[in-house]
Amino acid sequence: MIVQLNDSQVEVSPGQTCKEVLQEALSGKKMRAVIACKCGDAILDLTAEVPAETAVMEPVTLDSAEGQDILRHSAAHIMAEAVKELFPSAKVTIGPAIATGFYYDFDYERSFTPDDLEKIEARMAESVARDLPFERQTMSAEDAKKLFSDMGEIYKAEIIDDLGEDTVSLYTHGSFTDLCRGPHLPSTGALKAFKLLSVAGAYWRGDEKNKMLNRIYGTAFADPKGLKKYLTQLEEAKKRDHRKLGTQLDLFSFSEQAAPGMALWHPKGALIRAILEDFERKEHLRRGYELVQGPQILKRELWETSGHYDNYRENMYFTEIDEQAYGVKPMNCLAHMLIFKSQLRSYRELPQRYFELGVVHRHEKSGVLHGLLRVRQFTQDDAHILCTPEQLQAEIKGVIELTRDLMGVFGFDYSIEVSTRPEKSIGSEEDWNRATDALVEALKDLDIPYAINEGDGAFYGPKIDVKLTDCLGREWQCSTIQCDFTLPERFDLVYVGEDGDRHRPVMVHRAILGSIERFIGILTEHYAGAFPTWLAPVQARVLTVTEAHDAFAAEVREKLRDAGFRVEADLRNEKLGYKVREAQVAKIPYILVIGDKEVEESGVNVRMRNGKSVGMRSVSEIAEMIGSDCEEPFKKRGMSYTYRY
RNA sequence: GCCCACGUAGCUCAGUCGGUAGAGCACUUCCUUGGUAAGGAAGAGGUCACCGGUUCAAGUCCGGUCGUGGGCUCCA
Repeated sequence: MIVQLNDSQVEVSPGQTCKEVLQEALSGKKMRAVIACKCGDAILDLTAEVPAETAVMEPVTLDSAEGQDILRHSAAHIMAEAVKELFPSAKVTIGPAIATGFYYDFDYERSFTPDDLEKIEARMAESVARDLPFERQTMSAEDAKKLFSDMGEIYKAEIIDDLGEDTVSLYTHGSFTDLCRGPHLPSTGALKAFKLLSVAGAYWRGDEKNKMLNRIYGTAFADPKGLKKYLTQLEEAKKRDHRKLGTQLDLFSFSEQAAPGMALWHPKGALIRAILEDFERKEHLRRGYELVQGPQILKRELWETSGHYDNYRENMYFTEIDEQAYGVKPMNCLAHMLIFKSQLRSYRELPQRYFELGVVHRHEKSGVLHGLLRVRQFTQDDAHILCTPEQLQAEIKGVIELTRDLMGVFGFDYSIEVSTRPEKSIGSEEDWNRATDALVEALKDLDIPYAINEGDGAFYGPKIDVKLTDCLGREWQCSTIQCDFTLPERFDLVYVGEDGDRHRPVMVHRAILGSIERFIGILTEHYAGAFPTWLAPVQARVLTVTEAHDAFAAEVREKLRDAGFRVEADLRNEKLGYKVREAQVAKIPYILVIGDKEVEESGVNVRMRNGKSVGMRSVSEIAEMIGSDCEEPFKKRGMSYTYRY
């Protein structure tokens, strides 16, 4: 048969292996980097025979994405081999490649310790040094099940049952045989750069009803450089950890005496919040939203009507007063609907766009709390749009534009996913189609690329999720735009149409930053604590050389404060170098130094937080400099924003 | 919620074999008036998360509680 391979056609005779075909076609040097082969859609071992119906073949190299997955999956096997040799009673389960490396889950009588990891790693290195080939064999499911059962590998036997296949494949290297679909490296010697990272508990099959297994995480790269880069990036992420910076910069804290998962905002952190919130309010008002505010607790009956009491009770806080049960709101939509319902609405009044920086409480499981990124009390930049079906698309477009503009201000890249109707869902086919079309058409209209997540929508309507990419390349889900067919129904929301009849409005839930708390956590890591000038809690600090300059420093501070900037003065009896260091550690954008020369010339010496010196400037020049620095992120988007206190 | 680890001064951390607790930074006072990332000295600061147990004796060992951290989605 004739097969397309790279740019040429090659003749493949029956029974030939991938390796044989590739070896003929590629130079020796190129061939050394090849670890597997793509035949059509399937990725196969080099030792596999080229399948009969293959039309296209493509070598898979170690440095490709597929190659990396194979490398990591093979690393998981090599790790399992080491674990079985060191801890023979450990039972193996599964060990896949993941985005950042690989893991393998074991059932063992105790958990593995960091010491164990070192031993396992050393054992793996031995296996790599011996360069053992990975050998594939197939056998009937029945035989395989017996084989694994006899070895005491009950999990593998269970997997074979669940697979429901007649034949399964096994991979062996050295003393270790594992049930595995493959493909694998030709031999263990290709694993040049790997490291075991951590141990963790994980449920068998990810289900908390199942047994807790011991998971070992590791990572592997095609070459040591890649591994080193990854480990350096982990270090960098650690340095930027918002919890660490939150303490260092005195932004927020959590108190053991208060409540887990509920932040205490210190003055500087609270100021950042205030600026963000002020910015959002103005931006929403500018785009036709109205500010509303609902109560923090609402009668239980209302949560029964909404369905939250039945479906979400576990995550809600409740209280009782005067024999009336109340639920603390986990979302803001109920009050917004009551506001809509407070009068009979005409189609002329639609759309209604209600915006609220709503404080919500959600009782997240204790184990998932994580700094500001996962909390139990947070503030959503939440809005609900109630509109006619005809208006839906334009409204969605407006929300996407708002999202795009806001994210641009912070310098985030983002990707967008549209989730469509799941199997279990409510609402008519017509509603779903129209809403899904509205989402997709709005994105097309704005020329924004998106992916479709088939069947991943909420049961009550389709949605758009926006994932941010921060400067370390990490992804965060913040914005969400959801159509809802349930709540307008449950709360019997209506408007009077042009025809005089009553109609059901469409409801859109949406949040842009998501949670202010979480967003500040993400921003802190994104900027590594060096907030842009418009967000910096302290924009400038005036430093004196000696106390002879105090009076002029105070004057400069007052002048800049009068101009609306956030400025403080460091008049302490300390050396200039010490004050500069402190200001720089505090990541204050502008450091203003005043000594004899400055007093004499009535100017100020300007130093930026990156250490760059600007030189002598007048106070008005500095005000202008800080001002335009603040406006910079907005200009690009044709927006403007000035926070002055 | 579950598994594992951790919890010592405001912060970062040391504390050996069980014998009544230490450093650096920060803070206060004094000396120093010094030009762009840490000048010097002295002082103050602790119910070793909390509760219970073992012991002549517990920061240290054991149990429990609370809190924090790494995980619990990536499928043989």
